[in-house]
Amino acid sequence: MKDRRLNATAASLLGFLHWGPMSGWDLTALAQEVIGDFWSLTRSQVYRELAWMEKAGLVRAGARGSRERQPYELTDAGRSAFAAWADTEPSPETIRFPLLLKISFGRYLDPARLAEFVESHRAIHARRLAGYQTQAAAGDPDDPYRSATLDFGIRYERAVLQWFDALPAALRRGARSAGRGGPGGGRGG
Amino acid sequence: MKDRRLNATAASLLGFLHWGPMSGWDLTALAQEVIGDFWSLTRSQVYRELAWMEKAGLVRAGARGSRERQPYELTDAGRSAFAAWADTEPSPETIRFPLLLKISFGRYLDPARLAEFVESHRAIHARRLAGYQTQAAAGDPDDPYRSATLDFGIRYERAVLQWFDALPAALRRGARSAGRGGPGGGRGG
DNA sequence: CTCGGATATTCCACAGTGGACTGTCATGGG
DNA sequence: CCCATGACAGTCCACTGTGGAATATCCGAG
Repeated sequence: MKDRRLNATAASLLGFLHWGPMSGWDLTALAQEVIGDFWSLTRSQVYRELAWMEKAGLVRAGARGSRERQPYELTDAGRSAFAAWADTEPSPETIRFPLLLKISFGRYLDPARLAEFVESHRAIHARRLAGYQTQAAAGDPDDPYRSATLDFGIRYERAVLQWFDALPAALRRGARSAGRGGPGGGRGG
Repeated sequence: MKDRRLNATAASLLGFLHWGPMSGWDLTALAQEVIGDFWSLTRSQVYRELAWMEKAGLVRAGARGSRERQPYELTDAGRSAFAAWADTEPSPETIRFPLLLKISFGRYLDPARLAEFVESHRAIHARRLAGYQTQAAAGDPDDPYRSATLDFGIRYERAVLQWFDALPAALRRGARSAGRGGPGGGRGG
C-alpha cells in the first residue's frame, strides 16, 4: 500500500483521470497542453507515477490496447487522494531562469553575446504571448479556471517583454566606472 | 577527468569562486542571496557539484579549516570551463507554480479554500516585492547586472499581484475577456 | 510489401529537493 | 569548570524531475 504522500504531478494525473480512462501517452499530451505552461512534466515521470499509483491502488490498469497502450482509470481511493491533495496549501512557485543567471554574471560575458541571448529569448516570449492571446480570444468562456491561468500567462509574458525592453538601457547605464566590487570581498568567512 | 558537461548550478559556483576561495557553506549562502530568487539550489547539490568539480580539476580543495570547513579555489581549467558555459545559449526558463495547478483543477476545489490559498500567496508576493524595492533603492548603482535582475523581480511580482487582484472577479464570472487590455498593460515601469 | 512517421512504453543517467543526521566550535549560565 | 544551546559545516538518503536512447507497434504512402 505504501502510503507515501501524493506529489503534485501524480495528483494532476488523477485530476485528468476524472475525465475518464487514459493512457500515459494521452495523459502526457493532455497535461502538456493544459498545465504545461506552469507545470513542467515529462513522459518518464508520468509513467513512473502511474506505475506507483497502480501499486498504491489509486488507479486501476485496464486491458492493453494496440501498441501496448495501457489505459488507467481512477479508483475511489484515487478520487479521495486527489481530494486530499486539492485541500492542501500549495507551496510557492519555483523559477529557474538560466538567462537571468547569465546576466548575473554579466561582467564575465561579452556584451554582444549577451544581447544575442536576450534577443532570442525575446522572440520566444513574444511568440508565447501571442499564443496565449489567441487562446484567450478563442477559448471557452465558460471555463473561468482556464481563463484565469491564461490570464496569468499573459501578464507574465507582458512583464517579461517589458523588462526586455528596459534591459539594454539598464545595462548601458552602469557601464561607466568599473568601480569597486573586485574579488576577495568580506565573504570568506 | 570525466568530461561531463558543466551544468548551470556548477557553473554558477565557479562564477562565485572568481571572487576568491570559498567553502560549500559560504557558496550556498552567497548563491541563495545573489541568485536564489531565480535559480534555486540546495546545500546537497552544492556539495555534490563541488566534489565532482574537484575530481574534474575545475576547483582545488585547500586545507580544512575549523569545523571541517573545506575551502575551494578556482583553477585555470575551472576558469575556462566557466567561460565556455558563459558563451552558450541559455535555455528558456522553467516555472512550476503549484497554485496555478490547483486553480486549473479549481472545479474540484472548495472556492473558499481556493480563496485562502490565493490570499496567503498574495502576502508572500507582496513581501517579496517590498524586499526587492528596498534593495533596488539601497543597492549599488554601479552594478547594472544586479539592478537588471532586481528589475525583473520587481516586474514579475507586480504582474503576479495584479493578477491576484483580477482573480476573484475572473473566477466569479465567465471571464470572457481575460487577455485584452487589462490593467497589466501600460504600467510596467 | 516495405519504408517512414506517429504512437506508446520502458529504461537510464543525471539534476534537483528536502530533511535527517553527525560533528565542531563559541558562549553564556549555573 | 561543566554543560546546554545554537550557529556552523558537511554527509547521506529517498524521492522528484529532466532528457534522451532504445524498443516495439501500427498506419498509410508509394
